[in-house]
Amino acid sequence: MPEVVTRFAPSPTGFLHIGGARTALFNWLFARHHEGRFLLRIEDTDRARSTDEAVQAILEGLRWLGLDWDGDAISQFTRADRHREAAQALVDAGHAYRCYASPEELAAMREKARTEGKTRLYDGTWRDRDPSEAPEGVAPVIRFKAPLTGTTTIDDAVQGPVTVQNENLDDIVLLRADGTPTYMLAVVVDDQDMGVTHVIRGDDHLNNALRQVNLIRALGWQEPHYAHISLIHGPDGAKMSKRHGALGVEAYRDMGYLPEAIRNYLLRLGWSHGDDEFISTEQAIEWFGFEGIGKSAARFDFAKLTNMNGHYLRQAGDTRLAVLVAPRIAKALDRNLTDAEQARLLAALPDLKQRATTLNDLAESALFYFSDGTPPLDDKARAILDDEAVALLGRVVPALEAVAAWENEPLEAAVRGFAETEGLKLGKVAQPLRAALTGRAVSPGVFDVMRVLGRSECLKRVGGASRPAPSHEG
RNA sequence: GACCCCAUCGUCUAGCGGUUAGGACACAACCCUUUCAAGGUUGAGACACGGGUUCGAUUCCCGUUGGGGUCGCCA
Repeated sequence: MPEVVTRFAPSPTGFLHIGGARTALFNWLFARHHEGRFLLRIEDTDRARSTDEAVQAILEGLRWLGLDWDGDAISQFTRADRHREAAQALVDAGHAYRCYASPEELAAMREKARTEGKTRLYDGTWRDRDPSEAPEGVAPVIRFKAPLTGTTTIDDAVQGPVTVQNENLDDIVLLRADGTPTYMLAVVVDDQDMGVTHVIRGDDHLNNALRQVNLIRALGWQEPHYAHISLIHGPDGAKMSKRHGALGVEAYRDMGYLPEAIRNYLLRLGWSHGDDEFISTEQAIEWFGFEGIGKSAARFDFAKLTNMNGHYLRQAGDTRLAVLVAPRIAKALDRNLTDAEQARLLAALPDLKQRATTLNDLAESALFYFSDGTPPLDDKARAILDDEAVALLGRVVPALEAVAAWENEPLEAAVRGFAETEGLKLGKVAQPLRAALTGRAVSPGVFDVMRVLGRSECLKRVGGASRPAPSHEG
């Protein structure tokens, strides 16, 4: 079996959107599974719309997702000469011809075809016309002579056999009037030259494949295996394209999603392996194949992605998380963390990551660790700290001061003992403590919070909150 | 409009002729519990419709409906 070669071929007109990311993932997985190569080609033949920023955004997006490509990314634009060469060969062989139809004429043809309910829009005017009839001063385009009768079929690895009547196929433009190659020509030539064996791409190219395959046959080349995967739809069921509010992967990164969570979620969107949900990348490489790809389109569900992200967050190492979360905390605090605070963050992470769903979430939930004294109280914390609770805190201070080793067990023993002497359930003491310590009604376990905060900071916060007036500080 | 593709819980999906139609997210209840998560248990929730084929269709075929995609000298 020859080496498997796949490719991801985005056009650099914007960021790497989520659908493109999934296409890239599938190509990457398929190549890695077969120990083949995964190539990257930038389809920048449309100079007006291609930007270098977009190229960079796409490369960064792929790197962030951990989808490494083999060799250098190829610029399609730089291969224009080779494309022209192929077009010329087609003309020489009688498989293509010059078309001098004006834009107005073409518009009229389309109009006519539409009203007649025809699929073929170009009427073939210049198909067999003698070149001597060419009008003066009009630069022609090169069109491909598509078969007029019969059928064209591709055996798609995902969709199965797809057949179209050739009378529905147009004579596609290969070279524009200015001599630049079109996408249709460029993909075919580049895939051939790059040795691409498997073309895995979005469903929106399924119709193109039927045209491209005839081009390939005319050139005498071997057609690749096709696998057209269904598109990702938005929550509303409509196509999730760039122009319909789809987000770039960097947006997901900024929202605090982990690349492994995105990878896993995207993998499960349209591909399955029995009932498996959480699948490591190693496992995915081992299992991935076309058999597992579903035919129907899938809707993007933020809730499930978020749930998965929470899973991977809990799985993630604290050192790594600290690096990812610290900048987000710094942004919220509008200052950088000190070394001591960095250490505090690291110590708090095991408790924090247990209940976060995104990195932003995590950063937000960590904020109270970095105030001097009790942080501003939110509404629920303020409600907890009524007169009775404040008085209670005043009484608990001595019990805390008496704790010898500032660790979970001694702290818990002290607070439980205090609650018992007060004739209260633990919660009646824990909630006010939490409110005073964190300014919130929700946090990691109070004893974990106390341990991480340290003795003096805890006593400062509890002592401060136990004094009558103050409800704000820090 | 023409052409192409698709169709199982709200969502992602398992199923590859015979199942009490399974799992996950979300939802509800309960358990656990110092709050919130996590975890555990339970519950509600689907084969779009109509014809065939077959002893038997969620599964195979056809049609209908619905959804999506493509119709550029964009990619």
